[in-house]
Amino acid sequence: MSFLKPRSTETTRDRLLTVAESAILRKGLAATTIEELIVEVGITKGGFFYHFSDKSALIEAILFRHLAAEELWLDGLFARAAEIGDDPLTQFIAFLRILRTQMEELPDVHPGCLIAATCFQERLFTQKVHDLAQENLLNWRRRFHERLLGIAAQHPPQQPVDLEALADMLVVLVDGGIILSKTLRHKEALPRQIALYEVFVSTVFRAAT
Amino acid sequence: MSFLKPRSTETTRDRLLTVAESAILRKGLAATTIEELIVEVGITKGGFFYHFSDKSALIEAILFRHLAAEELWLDGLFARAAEIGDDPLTQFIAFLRILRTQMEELPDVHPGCLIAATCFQERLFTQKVHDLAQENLLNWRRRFHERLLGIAAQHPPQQPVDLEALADMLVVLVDGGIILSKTLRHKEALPRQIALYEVFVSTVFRAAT
DNA sequence: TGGTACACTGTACCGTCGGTACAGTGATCT
DNA sequence: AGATCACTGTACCGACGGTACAGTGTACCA
Repeated sequence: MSFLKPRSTETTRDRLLTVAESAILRKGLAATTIEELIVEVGITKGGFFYHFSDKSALIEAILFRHLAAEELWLDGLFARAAEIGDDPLTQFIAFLRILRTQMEELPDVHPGCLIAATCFQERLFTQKVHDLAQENLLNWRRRFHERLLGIAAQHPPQQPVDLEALADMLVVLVDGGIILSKTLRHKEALPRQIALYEVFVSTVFRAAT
Repeated sequence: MSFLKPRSTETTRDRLLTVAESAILRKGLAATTIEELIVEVGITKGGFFYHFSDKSALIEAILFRHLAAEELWLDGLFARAAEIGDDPLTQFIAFLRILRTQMEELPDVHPGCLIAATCFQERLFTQKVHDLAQENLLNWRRRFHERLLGIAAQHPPQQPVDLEALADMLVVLVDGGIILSKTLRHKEALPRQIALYEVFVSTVFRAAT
């Protein structure tokens, strides 16, 4: 049961996950070989397959760990936004501003999105991987949708807008923005899309002055 | 110079491109083997490498042909939208409606986007492929940006909005929407994002009533 | 002190796939 | 008649994912 109580020092398994995650984001899955991972971590091939039955199991574990970390990160952003005030719209806009600032402060183009990467490599992954990706997107949808419903209760929308689609729109803009950023090699592309989303959400819920 | 004047019948090269494009969109590049392509087209391995020096050259050719076709398709949509009226905003909204309708009428989830797929497989492709992808996105940006500038000249924006970012937003929503659609296996996700873009563009340029 | 489980090492091997090399061949064009 | 095109067919190579399995040092436990 050692996997339930990992050592205080980072385990070999965790180091594998870390090294693999950054390599896959940087170069893609197919271009990331098991050989290079074990060299970097300093183990042998046998050691790798002791931890993961195959490459798919590695992806599963990376995705699983990533989703948990992302959850905590989102919680943190919302907590910081909650300090701004009580109004749900103000909080949500503050959240978007923090999110945008974080994207702006990235040293380079956003490294990429595991979800998006898996979605264009269908047959390379197990069903489990696709299920994790789907669960992740539904989680974002649910969280943002709830918040938008809370906002709408206090600020009736100026236009008839599908709030579930509006919730999806943020994750869509982030994923699409990453593609744009990476392809154009222009890191501002992503935060600019988040800025537009701020404007859109504001105009939907803010009464015209 | 035979590649400049292809036969009236579809050449083997074209059939390879067609078969490969659909396979890559369906399963991803890494999961698409040269072996299965030549079996489907009915040639031998030697025949494949007669046409393409390697897998990267195949991708380049697919992308090149795809971009030309997409250009024509976009022109067609704009031409149909131009029949609606003279006002640039009306035309643009009409264009978006046609685009959304086409996405709604797809028999299944959108098959995917070659640009997005290449962007998450950096090291697998030549610089040429990435350049083609970049050129494609810049082309969309330019075309939409021009139109938005034309709209803004007649309909001063209600909010201060970066029109270049707003131009990017459409392609971002389409790419992101494809990811969402594919991952959730829900074909409505993509047209719903285009519908939101229609609302956003309308509210930006349409004077509040 | 002995035993046991864990986390590997080391070696050997297999199948698939991308890619190379190159000689030959039938059809078509000039 | 000769040349070029669009392949075929065969043989081969290296990289990579993956298998199999015996051995080994270390930590913990009774």
